Amino acid sequence: MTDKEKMRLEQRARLLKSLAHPSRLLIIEMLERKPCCVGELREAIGADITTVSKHLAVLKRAGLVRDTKHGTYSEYELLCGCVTHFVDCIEDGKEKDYLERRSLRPGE
Amino acid sequence: MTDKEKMRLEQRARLLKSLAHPSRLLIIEMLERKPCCVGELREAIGADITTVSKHLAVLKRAGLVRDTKHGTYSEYELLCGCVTHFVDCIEDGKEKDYLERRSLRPGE
DNA sequence: GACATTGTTGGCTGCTACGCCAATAATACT
DNA sequence: AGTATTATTGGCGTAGCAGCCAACAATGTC
Repeated sequence: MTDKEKMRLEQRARLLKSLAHPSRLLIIEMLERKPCCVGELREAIGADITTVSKHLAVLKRAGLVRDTKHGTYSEYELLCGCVTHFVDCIEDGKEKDYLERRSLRPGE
Repeated sequence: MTDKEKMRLEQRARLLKSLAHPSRLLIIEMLERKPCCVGELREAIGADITTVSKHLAVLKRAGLVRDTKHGTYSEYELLCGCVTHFVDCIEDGKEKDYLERRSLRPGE
């Protein structure tokens, strides 16, 4: 494996890791509906606001959200529209795709 | 948030976590081409075979792969066809989707 | 200016993940 | 039977992550 390949995989793993937390998934789903400030997200998540702020920092570092200041508020908005949809696809597809691919190899 | 909602998010997070490692992503990509035994994967990854075996156990627990014994070999195959595609979309989409959604709100 | 509101950052603790080694299991080969 | 091959499991040390508290920064309100 080349260094470039390795870096590509590491980059992808970082992206997925940034999504791989229940609170961050909830944040993403809420931001898919509309931009939110930290307090709104905190309320939905039910954790300390510092924790939520750090989750948002993770998503920001991954390039998935961005924030804009409005007075004392920070409004966060999503930069990627296809996150939830594709997790749906993986979940739905696990069995279905397997069966489809089996049916393409009737010799087995 | 209901308990059911919470469990759904935790389940999704577990799924994403199982993908969020460079070696496991490489495994997925190799299995998208063809089923492989542990030794083949080990060679591509360049880690100890016990490490690879444990990565495969993670993917198996997540329901993404399954194994079949052939003599002393374990052949692993993918149970989900849309994994890599999913990450492609997120990576490609981060900027594009953002611009598209901006263009739908010309009032800003 | 003093105080309240909203967020962020640093620090600490506890938990989990990762990677290797050693040991074991299961099968193939002679 | 004895040895080799392939893979899995348990254990250990290390590293990174999550969550809370305390402290701080920035803005708005009186």
